[in-house]
Formats: sequence, structure tokens, C-alpha cells
Amino acid sequence: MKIYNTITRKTEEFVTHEPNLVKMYVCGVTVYNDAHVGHAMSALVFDIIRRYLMYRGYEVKYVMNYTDVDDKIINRANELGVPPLELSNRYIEDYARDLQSLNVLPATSNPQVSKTIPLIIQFIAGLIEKGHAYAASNGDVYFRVTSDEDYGRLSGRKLEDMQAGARIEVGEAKDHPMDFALWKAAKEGEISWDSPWGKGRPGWHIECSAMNLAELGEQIDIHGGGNDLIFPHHENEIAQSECYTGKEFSRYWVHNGMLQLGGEKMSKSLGNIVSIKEFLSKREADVMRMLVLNGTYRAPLLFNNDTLDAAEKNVARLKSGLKPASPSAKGLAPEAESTLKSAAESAKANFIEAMDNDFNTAGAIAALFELVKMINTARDNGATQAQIQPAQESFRELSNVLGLKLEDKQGSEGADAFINLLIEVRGEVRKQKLWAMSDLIRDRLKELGVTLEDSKDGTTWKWS
RNA sequence: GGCGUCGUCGCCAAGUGGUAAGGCAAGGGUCUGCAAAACCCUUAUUCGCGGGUUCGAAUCUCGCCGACGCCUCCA
Repeated sequence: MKIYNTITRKTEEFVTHEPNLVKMYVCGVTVYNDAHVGHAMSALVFDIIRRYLMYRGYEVKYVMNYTDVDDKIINRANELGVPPLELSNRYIEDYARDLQSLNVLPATSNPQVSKTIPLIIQFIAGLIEKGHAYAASNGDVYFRVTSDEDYGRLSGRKLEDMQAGARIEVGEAKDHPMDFALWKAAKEGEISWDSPWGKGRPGWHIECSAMNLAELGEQIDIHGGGNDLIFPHHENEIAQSECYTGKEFSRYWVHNGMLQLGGEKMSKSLGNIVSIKEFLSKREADVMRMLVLNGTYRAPLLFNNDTLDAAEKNVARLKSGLKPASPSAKGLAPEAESTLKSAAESAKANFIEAMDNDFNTAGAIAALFELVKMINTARDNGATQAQIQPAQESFRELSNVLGLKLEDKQGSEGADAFINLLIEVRGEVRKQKLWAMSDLIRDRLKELGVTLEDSKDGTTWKWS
């Protein structure tokens, strides 16, 4: 199995620290308003990776954190007049529901900054002790970037280059302009905790280093997140963790590309946001997942009506493979049956080959389409349900690995009886060849979200 | 300006040295009263542009052009 590693910029063989165990940490969200579909992309990418690792026999310890102490949370809480942790807790619950709606498996654990303060303080004290950090005159504690020889190796930057950037201002309390805050002194009335350096709260990056240590230990296998986190967030995490433990922090760094809305990255600061809830009110979760699967997780992903419509059709096409055989099917010849069987086997082999190559989901999806076509052909040729069942089960197994539900849409409960009645009446009308009336029933039902499909065995229907 | 990713059919997108997957859209056909769905057939001598390496390159290399991301909070 191969995996692209940001830190080496190479696709490498995947080898874990411990056999059959993957320790995986994914940067979650800062909880202060509704999560958007860009967050969904990231969550889906790592959910797919996790599911595949599980499928390949690994136990996966999957940690996703919540940043619940931060400037933005504090500002928003002040606007709304609620305590910051109350606000963040509300959005933590909200995000958990969003993820569930997207069929993202729950993390093994979801640490929060506010519950990790003692360890964070211990971590910072340890860095000071080793000369990697210092308490400044203003009550902040900073990490000393010049104390880390490797600083910049994830993002491929050199300290000299970074200083050349025009936007960097030398903070009066910092020894070096690139030094970053581990601990921020509290402003008047702000949420804070006691520490050896006075009242304050953790800086952004230290939380992830501390929570990693608490949840997974000194060394992990995969650290994931959006590629916008490479610098400074992940760069700083590496600096902190490796200076603290003296060991390589994460073996593989995995970063997803950004969702593009109108040619630009979707982000809070640009304001071009579609929330997950807004998306799910219009399309099913499988559509978002299919959009991600059809692309490359590391590349930018186009999010617009055209790509979403295509994803929706792809989902419908996959669902077609799960339709049952006709009850009156005459059965398939033995050689056709074995063709289907070998199609299922080669689909599985192609699926694994694609996914083993740095989670090539587009290739994996192609394998599923091939299998769907073979199943549909067999059904068209008169296969019985017993004959297509094994291939459908293989197909189910593989689509589950990708987290696709492929469920039929649900309409109003209790409508079934009435719809069936209409279909029965229409059947009588059709016997009398009253086509105009028959088509009227079909068209009106379509408008109401019910699609009829006539076949030799009668009429079937589904919500659309 | 620095660092990085990328540019393959109308659209989305695999393929990373051996002669272009898959889906959508489009056209033709089978089935159907007509549809829908499904199935069959057709649709890139060519991979941003220009050199180079090689028996052979979309795949390696150099240059150029273009897009996007990061360098400031961000999945």
C-alpha cells in the first residue's frame, strides 16, 4: 500500500509503527459557526482513508480534535452574549450531527482544548526547560524557532525566506519574528486558566501537539488535515512535538486539497460558503461523497451545479446495480453466471489495486461501475435474484468501504398504499389502452416526486 | 517575491517509461403503447506550448505559458 507523504513529497510504502495498528490524527474544526462543505470534503477524505485502512485489516485509532478555545470563538460569544465554552459546545454537537448525516464514522476520540489545559501547560513548561520556548515580558510564551534546526521542513521554507515576506511584523515581545505563541496572556474579562506565566490560554498549535501526546503517544502514523494547514499549523506542531519528545512526530503527513467554489477556495474569510446543512437540504449525503470520490483527494475539488449534477447521476447509476432481478426471470446459462462471478472478483482486485495506490478513489469508483454494468447485463439477460445476489453483495461490500449508502430516497411515510393504488388503477387504464390517462398519472406522480418504471413484470416506483 | 500542487475528449477525471480507465453530456440502436431505467454501438492517432534523454514519453528532464493553494485566521 502506498501513500503520498507531504513531508517527503513522495509516494511511499505504508509501514506503521506497530503491525496492524494505525494511529491517526486529523485536525478538526474551530467551532464557532456552521461547518461548510469544505470541512465536509476534508472529513470525507479522511473517513474514506480510515475505512479503507480498516478494510485492509488495520485497527485504526482515529482522533479528531475540536478547537474550542480561540479568538474567533471568544469574539462570536461576546457578540451573542453567551459564555465561549457554551457556544463551542453547541457547535461541537452540531458538527457531530453534520458528520453523522454525511455517514462519517465517529472518531475513536474527540479531544477538546478546554479539557487538555493541564497537559498543555506541562508541555509548554517542558519546552521552556529545554530552551525551545521563553516567557516574554507581556505574559505570552513563545516558541523559539531558531532553536529548531529542522524548522520549515514540512512546508519547505527557510527562516530567511519567511522573514523576507512583507507581511511579517516583528512583535515587540518576540525574539524572532517567526516565533509563535504557545500561551497567550489573558485580556481583561477573557476566558483564561491559571499557569506559571499568569492567566491566559493556549496558542493555536500547541493544543494539537498536546492532544496527540495524550491520545496517541509520542509517535503517530498519519497526521491529516487540509493543505491550508501545512503552514503554519502543522509546521509548528512538528516543531513543538519533536523538540519536546526528541522523536519523529508523525511518519506520514496527508493533506487534502481545497474545495473550489467559483474558482476559489471556499473559506470563512472569503465568505463564499455553503453550509453542510444547506447542502443536505438539497442533495443526499452520497452526492457529496461521490463528488469527493470522483476526484483526487490531494487536488482542488470543483464544487458547482455541473459537478454536483454529475455526482448525483453517478450515485443513481451505482444504485441501479442493486435493483432486484425480475421474479419471472428464467435464469442465466452457467457460463454467463461464471462470467458474472469473475467480474465481481476482478472488480474487487481492481478496487484494491486502485485504493492501494494512494487512495485512488476515482479508479476504485471505475471498478464499481464496471461491476454495476455486469450485474445489470446479467439481470437484463434473465438472471435470477439468486444468481446476481453474490455480485451485488460484493458490490455492497466495496461501496461500504467508500462509505456510500446507496439507499433509495424516502418520501412521505404512509404514502405507499396510495401510490400502489394509483399504480393499480393505472394498470387497469393501460389494459384499456387509455394512454393519455395512463401518462397523466405517471406525469403527475413524477411532479410529486414519484417515478414509475414499467416493465414486463409490472410497474415499479421510487421516490426521486 | 518565496514554497508547493497541477494543466489528459464538450464537462468531471484515472493513468507516472511500452503505446490513452471510468462517469456525465452528445449521436445511433434494442426494449416500451409512449416514456423512464437498463443494455449494445459511436465519440481524444492524442495528453498546455517548445526543446532534450530513450528503441519507445501523457508519463523522465530543461525552458516557457496558465490555474490553484500557502507565506495572515482557515479543512
